[in-house]
Amino acid sequence: MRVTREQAEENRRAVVDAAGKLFRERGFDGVGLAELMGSVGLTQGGFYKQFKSKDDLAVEACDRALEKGADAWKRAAATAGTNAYAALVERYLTMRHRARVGEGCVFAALAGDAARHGPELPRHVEAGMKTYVGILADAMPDADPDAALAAFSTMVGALLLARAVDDDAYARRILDAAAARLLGRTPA
Amino acid sequence: MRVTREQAEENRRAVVDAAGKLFRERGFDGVGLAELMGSVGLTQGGFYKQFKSKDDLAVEACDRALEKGADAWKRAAATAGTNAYAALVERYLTMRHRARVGEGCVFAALAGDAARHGPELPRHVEAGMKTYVGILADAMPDADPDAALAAFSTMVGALLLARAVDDDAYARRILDAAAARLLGRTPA
DNA sequence: TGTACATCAGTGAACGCGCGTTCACTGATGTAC
DNA sequence: TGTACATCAGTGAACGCGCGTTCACTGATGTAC
Repeated sequence: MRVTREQAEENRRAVVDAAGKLFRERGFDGVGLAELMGSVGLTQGGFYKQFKSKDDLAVEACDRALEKGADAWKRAAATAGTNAYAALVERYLTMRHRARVGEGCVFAALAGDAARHGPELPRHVEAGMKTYVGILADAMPDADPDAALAAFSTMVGALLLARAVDDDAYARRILDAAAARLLGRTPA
Repeated sequence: MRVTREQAEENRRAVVDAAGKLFRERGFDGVGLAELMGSVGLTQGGFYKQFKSKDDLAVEACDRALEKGADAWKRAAATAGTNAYAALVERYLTMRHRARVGEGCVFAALAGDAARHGPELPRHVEAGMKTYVGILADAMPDADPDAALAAFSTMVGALLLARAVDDDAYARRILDAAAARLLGRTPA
């Protein structure tokens, strides 16, 4: 049942993308290889023809998700022009982002898991984080890197906490309070 | 091998405390019941004489850890007097807190896990969070609840990110940037 | 271009392992008299 | 207070299960001539 090189590459990409989504939604330990491979129409045995181990995939899936997220940030910033900072903050601190864990911020979804794994994943997370903070700093009025670092912490913390509470109204309050603080506005 | 009621209660408390520490360090899925019970000198079979299930213990361990943490915050705030806000922020955003996951903030350690479990855990996390944010609001100059919410998001996010990166120097920068922002200071 | 053969992506069953949970049993504690 | 018995916290082996990983096999693809 050999497939073409192009098909094999596409399959591999599909697995990495599915892993990025499922790992964010349920954590590394919350997704089995059989389910993961099944979600892209393959069987679990084939996994090791493409990846060295599940940990290996975790790193690659994180990298890919970080890259895609960074591209989206860059696009959003470019589109918003001089309002880039507000656009990034407002886009991030929404109930929609809270609900879409699998397609959302890698840091809010996987930073906790990453901290518990070996040093490799944190190295990749760190590299990704510098990219995000750089984009945010460029979008900020005074472009202060440390201010961007603090703002990013606020965004990630607010999203993490909004997802960890049960009440939607309280979750919204967390997101709004963070946005108000970051944008210097009084929440409605 | 029956033990006294007092001994049984003490054993139960020891299990809950050990779970609070181990769950924070390695996540709910990262700790087995055999290891957990063994860490307090018992065998795994006895677990179900005290708890309905592992999920049940997760809730109880979170509650206990949240309670203990809130007490520590109250004490720290009371001791610091008029500098309570700065004391809480500075105490939280340290490399020591980054290293001591098992004894540290429940939100930074377990919010991600909590969000993935059923609705019960998030309800308890939410209640705990309101306590923490209340303490923080009381300690703040203007005592604005939403400002406290945003400040708390910054603290939790910064600690989470500091733990998810590999480089100690960068971790320190994250913590310092957050502290500078929250306390209106320029970092060193 | 056509043929013969090597390659290898994917299959599906199997592996050992550790997990959460159950259970028959133990024996000191707690209780009834 | 002393004795007889019920209780039940804790033991340790066992349960089924799903996990990550391995492997013999398949058969279409890729390659050599």
